[in-house]
Amino acid sequence: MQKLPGKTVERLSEYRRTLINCLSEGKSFIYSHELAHMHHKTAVQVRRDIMLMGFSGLQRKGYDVKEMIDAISEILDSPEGQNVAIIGIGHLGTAILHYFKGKRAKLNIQALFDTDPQKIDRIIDGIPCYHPEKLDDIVHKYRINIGILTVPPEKAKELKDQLIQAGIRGILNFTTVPLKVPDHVYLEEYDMITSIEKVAYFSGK
Amino acid sequence: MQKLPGKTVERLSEYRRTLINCLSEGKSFIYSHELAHMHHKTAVQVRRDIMLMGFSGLQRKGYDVKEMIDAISEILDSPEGQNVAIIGIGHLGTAILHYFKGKRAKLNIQALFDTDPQKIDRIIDGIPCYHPEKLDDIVHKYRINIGILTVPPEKAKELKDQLIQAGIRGILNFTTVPLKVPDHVYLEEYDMITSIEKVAYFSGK
DNA sequence: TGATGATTGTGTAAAAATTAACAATATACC
DNA sequence: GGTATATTGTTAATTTTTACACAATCATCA
Ligand SMILES: NC(=O)c1ccc[n+]([C@@H]2O[C@H](COP(=O)([O-])OP(=O)(O)OC[C@H]3O[C@@H](n4cnc5c(N)ncnc54)[C@H](O)[C@@H]3O)[C@@H](O)[C@H]2O)c1
Ligand SMILES: NC(=O)c1ccc[n+]([C@@H]2O[C@H](COP(=O)([O-])OP(=O)(O)OC[C@H]3O[C@@H](n4cnc5c(N)ncnc54)[C@H](O)[C@@H]3O)[C@@H](O)[C@H]2O)c1
Repeated sequence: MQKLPGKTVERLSEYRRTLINCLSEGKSFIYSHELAHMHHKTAVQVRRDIMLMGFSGLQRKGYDVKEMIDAISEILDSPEGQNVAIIGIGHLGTAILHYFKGKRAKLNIQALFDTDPQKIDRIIDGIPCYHPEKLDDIVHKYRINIGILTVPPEKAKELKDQLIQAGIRGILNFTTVPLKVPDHVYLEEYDMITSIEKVAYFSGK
Repeated sequence: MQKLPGKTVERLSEYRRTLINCLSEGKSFIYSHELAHMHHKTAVQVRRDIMLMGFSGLQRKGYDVKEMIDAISEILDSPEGQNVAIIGIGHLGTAILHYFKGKRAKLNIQALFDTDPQKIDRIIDGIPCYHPEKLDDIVHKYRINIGILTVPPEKAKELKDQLIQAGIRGILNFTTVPLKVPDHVYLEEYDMITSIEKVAYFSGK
């Protein structure tokens, strides 16, 4: 299928997150306006997203929560799953590892990398940690195609290059430095300072 | 001045981040296309953002880096500064604290809150940590107007309510649950899983 | 069983964001 | 000093995103 707009993909991910909660609370149907309300969106927005992904609901009953989760998963999850590595297991890397572990069946954190001797060749939170010199080997061995970068900023470029060299397909960059990647690699960057400054700007009078 | 579009604010924050680096590397002028390239944006986009904030450069010389940093700061920083609290000093809260400390002169982390007896009434990374029952007091005492929420998801709503009760103006929510806030409070939410799923989606074939 | 009303699905309109196009202009070079 | 050229600033066009409007549909209940 044709790729969906990035914005829609983001929202589908968010919807799924709440839908999973709904399901665990025993809610089996949901209206577009309910879901919209939970996400500060409009009902039309939600329905349009659902339409774009080719799913449909029942008039007057809303959307079957379980089915919709499956439909979103059909879109977001690749059937054979994807393998992920975290590079840099400091404060942030640990937070991500801890948070992520076991949350998404189709996204498996397979390896961690760090230069700290305390961490190398240890199992952290159930996942093995290696020295970055083994990056190429491990990426191939475990068919890792996504890398999460949480190393110190001055190391970011170097590790990014290693990841791409090893054949990675997507990078999520949390370091402070914007990176350049070739066209065939997908890059997403996030910086908390931007979020905080945005909050500061809009919450100021 | 009229508020700028959120997207522009985000980009200005990002530009400033790189401009500060440029300055420290001794670069005193920068062209729109250089800045654009560093941020995966177009030169027009950069120039438009600059125009929107009412700054201007020199033809054939580009933008004075120092002046532009000041111009962005004029927009993003409130002159008297803003005070920030982090609620929940676990893995993520610590990562943020550590990362943020001293990075922005006009955004001061004034207080931390946690229920862990190991942390209460200790100084962590230079900032005092309190029990959340003191939230109202401390928020008033230090004129805190921004809260960063990194508590366990099931505590998020409760702490959000306390923050708003105490008169906070903006919230940055990192917990997994979307929150509802009244109109006079600005809310920004971020979830890494969405970012990772987006990377996974667009890096899949 | 038929009317009622709430909800979905979607064509169309509106708004927002981005990009193209280009005049204005300052610098460098001859 | 004049000319060529690279760059800014900005209007207009385009694209993308969101919202409106409403027909189609189907549970519910009289
Ligand atoms: N984007 C954000 O929102 C955000 C928030 C916090 C931190 N950060 C950034 O994330 C990065 C990590 O932050 P942190 O607080 O976890 O820092 P940290 O110092 O706690 O962690 C960095 C880790 O990387 C490891 N490391 C160093 N060199 C390495 C190498 N060559 N290969 C592999 N691992 C290496 C270190 O041993 C350490 O464990 C920094 O760049 C920081 O600026 C970003
Ligand atoms: N949005 C993201 O990208 C992202 C990433 C990682 C984690 N998270 C979320 O962030 C939150 C924190 O994650 P973490 O890994 O740091 O978890 P954590 O368990 O390490 O930290 C939570 C902290 O909150 C404290 N706490 C518990 N109850 C509290 C209360 N009532 N008041 C104040 N503090 C309280 C705990 O003592 C602990 O220190 C979780 O909700 C997690 O799901 C979000």
